[in-house]
Amino acid sequence: MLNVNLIRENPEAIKAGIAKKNIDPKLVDKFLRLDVDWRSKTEALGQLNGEQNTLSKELAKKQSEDLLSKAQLLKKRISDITVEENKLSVKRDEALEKLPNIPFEDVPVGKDASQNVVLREVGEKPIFDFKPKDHLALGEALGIIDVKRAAEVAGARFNYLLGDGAMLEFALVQFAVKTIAAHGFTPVLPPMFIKPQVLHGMGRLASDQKEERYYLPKDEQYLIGSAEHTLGPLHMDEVLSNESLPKRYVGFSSCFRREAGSYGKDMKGILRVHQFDKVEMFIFSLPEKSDEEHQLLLSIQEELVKKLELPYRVVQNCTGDMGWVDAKQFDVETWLPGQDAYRETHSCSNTTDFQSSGINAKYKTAGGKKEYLHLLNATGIAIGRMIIAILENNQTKEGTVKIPKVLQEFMGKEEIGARS
RNA sequence: GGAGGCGUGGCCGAGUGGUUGAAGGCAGCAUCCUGCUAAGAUGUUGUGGGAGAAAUCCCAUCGGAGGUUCGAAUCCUCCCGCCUCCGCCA
Repeated sequence: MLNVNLIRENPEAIKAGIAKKNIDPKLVDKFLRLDVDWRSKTEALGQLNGEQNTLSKELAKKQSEDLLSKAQLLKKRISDITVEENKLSVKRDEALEKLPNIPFEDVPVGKDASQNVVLREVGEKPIFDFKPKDHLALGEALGIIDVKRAAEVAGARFNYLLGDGAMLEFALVQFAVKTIAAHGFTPVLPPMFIKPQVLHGMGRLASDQKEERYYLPKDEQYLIGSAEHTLGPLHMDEVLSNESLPKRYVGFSSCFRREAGSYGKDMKGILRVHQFDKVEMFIFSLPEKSDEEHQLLLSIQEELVKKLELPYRVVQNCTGDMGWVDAKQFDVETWLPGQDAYRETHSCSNTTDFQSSGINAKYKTAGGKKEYLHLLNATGIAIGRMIIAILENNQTKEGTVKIPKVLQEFMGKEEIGARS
């Protein structure tokens, strides 16, 4: 959630911030109006409660018909105002939920992804002396990806990984977790179910994100869309000691996404699916260090892709293409020859105090005050997309696929599909 | 899925309707005292919100949400979490 005090103190800055994210700044005024109304009710309630407390204390000393009837009347008034206060409180919360995190000053302003800023391109795009195949053609030919049977079993946008396809996933997970853990990240296997209240606190049910989540009504639980969703709440309602910061975690989980609104988009292969596995980095940081930690996350992402010997580029997302909870975001886009394009394989976000306020994760300042931490999340390896990149970039004329050197020790071979 | 128990401040732990925001202990902080990596005495110490320049005052808060009552940590309902036993299960 956005910091309410900040909105009250400097509404113009908030308006300017959300406008950059293509959100109507009038929503700020709407919130402030409700906030004023709500506060007046809260204050009135406080006063009436005080009167009631006084009356109760007198009644405790001696019973009196007069006082009793007075207290009963007061009780009725309090319950009436409480009803009003509750209604306003709900409306106020709804209004607050319509406000996304505001971007940092240094984030490039833009409408949509077309205005993202390319920071650098790294690595050589492969040049083929034959017509390269896309990952699905390769995967099917090698017998390591099967989307047809998956569709019959589970529906569209699911896949089987078989044989070396499955082995490739295990190799990528081990490589990624090992590499990331070396930077001081604690490996975590988090829950893949989450309570609505907690997911809400992470800001992941706000706006149209709700449509993206799988919900299990019988159990009143959501399936996570990323390990991020349950890594953040690892320190819910906690005040972390400064010596323990930054806390860095590397999680592994399946991710479940409805892909609502993307019907017909990226239908081929396994680029956009309802279920995939991902290694995810997550950091709890002091506010003044979060920019530094953000750069660390980005550098680790680049380290991973470089070690996999894949061509990629780094883009800084413009304000209009940033996530709801993000104050600053980078994407790593890996070159996919099958699409003849760079496609997003990694995302790297500083959410400042937007999520930490929702899950109440704090630290103590030098002055002893408790303040919200900054939370950061970043893709380690999105397995499916990285498999696509490896297949398409490393394919040979013979239809085999060379395994990146760093994965060979985990695969026990150098090539997929080679005749032995 | 069935049966039962429990959930109080940083920790331990009293408290079954009325000056209880909460005894007592530990820990923390401050002062005093004592010459020997320690002990003692006294005071002080939760969180959130609101008013105020401040001292201070008011409200809320005893897992969470409701309910009963003039009044609830204490009674009732639902939920969450932990523990024990049975069943099932990787």
